Amino acid sequence: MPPPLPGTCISAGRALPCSTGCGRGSRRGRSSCASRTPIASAARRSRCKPSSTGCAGWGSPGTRARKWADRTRLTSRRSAWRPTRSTPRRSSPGAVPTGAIAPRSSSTSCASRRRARSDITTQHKELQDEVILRADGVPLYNFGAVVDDVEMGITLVARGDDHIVNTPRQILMYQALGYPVPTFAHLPMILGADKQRLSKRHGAVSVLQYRDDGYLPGALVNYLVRLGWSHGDQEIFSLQELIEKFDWEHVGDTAGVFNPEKLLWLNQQWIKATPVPELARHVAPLLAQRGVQVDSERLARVLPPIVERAKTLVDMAEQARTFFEKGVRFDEAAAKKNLTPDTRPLLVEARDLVARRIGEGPHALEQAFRELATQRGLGLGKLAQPVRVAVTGTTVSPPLFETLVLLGRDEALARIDAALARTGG
RNA sequence: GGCCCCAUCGUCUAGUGGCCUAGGACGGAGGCCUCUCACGCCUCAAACAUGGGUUCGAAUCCCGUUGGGGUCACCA
Repeated sequence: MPPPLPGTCISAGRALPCSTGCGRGSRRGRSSCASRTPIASAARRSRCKPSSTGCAGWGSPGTRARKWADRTRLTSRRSAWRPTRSTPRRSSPGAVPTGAIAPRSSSTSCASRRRARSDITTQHKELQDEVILRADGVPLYNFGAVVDDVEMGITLVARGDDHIVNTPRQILMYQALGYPVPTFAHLPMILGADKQRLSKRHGAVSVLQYRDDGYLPGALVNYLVRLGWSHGDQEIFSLQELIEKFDWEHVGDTAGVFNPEKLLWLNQQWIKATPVPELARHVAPLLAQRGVQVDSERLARVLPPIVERAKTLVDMAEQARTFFEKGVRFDEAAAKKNLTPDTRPLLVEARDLVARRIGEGPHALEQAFRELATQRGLGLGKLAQPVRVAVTGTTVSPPLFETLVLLGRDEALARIDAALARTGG
């Protein structure tokens, strides 16, 4: 075994200088003294990162943990270790025995999730001495986390399954420091499509990416919560419902694979259930990003027919922009098929109809188109499709007559004229 | 490898001993609706890893096996 690096550590067993073996090989024995921490309520673990904002007044976790180490005399003695050229000059404490904080012969239990009642017991002989400060005085994660949480008065620590092994170490630190041990709960992890765990170090995407991709915040939360928790057959939850209904009793045991398709579907459901003015607030910035400035009132009128055929806010922005722009870019294939000498007479008649009847609203316009189609012995589709291409440039759009009305008389006629110019007649 | 966690349709899951010839949702296939595309509606395919126990009865409880995952840092 390589000689342990100098640093400050606490012994998981009896008091032993960690520079001489980190407590390995000392007595072991049977058991008891398991502390149990039943899971009580729902809350997500939150932690301020040193670099993050919003921690004003707390100081950095690093600084605080270091102070604590001093205050609790965890760094009080010097060992035989001496700095070498390769170690930073500031590093001074060296290895220090800290006194036994838990007999090696016992075990520590923490509650996992699982019906809120299964405990995981760790034999202390499985634990290594815990280094809490690096040789240069920088506190390490498990110690920093405990100090941080004590200072913030955290009572429930809920995190991924991958933290299970950290839990007994942290419980021991709370006990050594004389602070009440919070409730610990562990949630199943989230796996990527490759079934590998999703983490900030593998495969994860910034949540902001989902915003940019047009997902409603509530939809993302809804999806993520359902991944690992369930409430009967219900799939769609408002944030309020989530708060009211979430319970540890129904948190699952198995890691879940992140399924983008289902997120997409859920986002669509959320879009359909979100009031138009609110959707407009989300879509406006996306349109602005595309160089389209809109007024919210008009946007709110344009959105309803789009809601039904959008899975994301980005879809909505893309579909909405045509209502704010002059003219249209024709999809060549669509134009080639629908704007032909054959359809020209139809388009001319349709133009006339639009010019005369558009002020009567979509229903009257549709009625007029149906009558015209019947007179020509055609189905409505034969007449509507060329007009759709003329007015939107594509074969896919919201209902034609609503589209025409939303466009307004001038713009609709201008687009039909532009299309007519392409029919080669 | 040690320790720990986990195991129902492709995926998310319901299921807490009889209500299960296993239910819902996403995705897939087919159909209806229809001015296009969607939405919506209907139908279909699709799962209890495996071997033992316990029990009148097991997807559910116990043990083993197999498989997957986590963790074994002066990273977080």
